Amino acid sequence: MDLQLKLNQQGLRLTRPRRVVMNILQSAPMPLAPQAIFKTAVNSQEEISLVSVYRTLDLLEELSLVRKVHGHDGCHGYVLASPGHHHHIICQQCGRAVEFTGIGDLADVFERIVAETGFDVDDHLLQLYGFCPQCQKEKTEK
Amino acid sequence: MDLQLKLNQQGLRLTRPRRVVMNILQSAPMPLAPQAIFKTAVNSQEEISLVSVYRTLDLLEELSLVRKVHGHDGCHGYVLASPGHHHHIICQQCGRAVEFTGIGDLADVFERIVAETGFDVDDHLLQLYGFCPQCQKEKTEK
DNA sequence: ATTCTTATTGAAACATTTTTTCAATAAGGA
DNA sequence: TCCTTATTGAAAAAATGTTTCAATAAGAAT
Ligand SMILES: [Mn+2]
Ligand SMILES: [Mn+2]
Ligand SMILES: [Zn+2]
Ligand SMILES: [Zn+2]
Repeated sequence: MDLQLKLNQQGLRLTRPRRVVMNILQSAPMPLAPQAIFKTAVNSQEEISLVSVYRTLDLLEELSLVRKVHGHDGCHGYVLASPGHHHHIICQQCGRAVEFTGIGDLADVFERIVAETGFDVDDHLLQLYGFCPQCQKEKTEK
Repeated sequence: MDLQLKLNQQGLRLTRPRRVVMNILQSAPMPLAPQAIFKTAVNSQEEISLVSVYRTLDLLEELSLVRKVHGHDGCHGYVLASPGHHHHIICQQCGRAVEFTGIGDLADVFERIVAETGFDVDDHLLQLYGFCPQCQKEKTEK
């Protein structure tokens, strides 16, 4: 659906900062932290304030248009998220993040955990870490 | 193994700050952020500086004695970790974190992802979110 | 017990990240 | 074009994390 529409339907407005953040995330293959998004904007002469980056990210996350990705270390960045439930596999070399979906297989696993812990499972976070095809190639070339 | 021994074997020393942090984590059922650990220490008259909390957490993580846990929101805390590979299931109500292990089942899933993405998978992060038995009970009682 | 080496601490200054406030602005329905 | 109000940005404040370095204390050696 159109972003403009999606926002307007909820009484929200499509503003320059929101467009800027969306554009930056769209052309970024890797998760970007708020600060990184801000610097990218400044570098490309896009007017935006850091405060707006934070606010916009909160909003876009609320709308499920972006998703938070946890680095191996703990700091997190944001990536564009296609609709629906999915996970990310992240390159430890270049940072590239690729979506993957469709793990019905996990349902069984969750069943077992529920049985074992008595928890009522609601949601989950699954991220894989490794090396993307390009970075693998570069490694062997050395 | 004994903490004292484990440290000394590597030329490291068992100090008061390290004992304090370990004790706090041992009696905490939920992940604690550095600041929370610091405040807990201060509240119980334990002398320690915030800097030492950070340094100690880095060290304990290095030694695989504690583990970083990602909150649903993005901020992370630390929990005591038993040796070996495992994951956490976290209560969205009270924060309690419980370990679980033994997901050989995931191996198949990973195989598929590797095939699909061309990534070389190295490591992964899996956390479940839900409600612990106690918090479920409290919910139905209302 | 005492001494000695040096790993470790804590205070302080610094750096970075995030949040709050509020008057000025501009998005978009009327 | 006008009007309402959602949204912005500047600025200040708050919160979080890091660096530095002289003083301290852990623990091995004597
Ligand atoms: Mn999933
Ligand atoms: Mn695992
Ligand atoms: Zn890569
Ligand atoms: Zn709970």
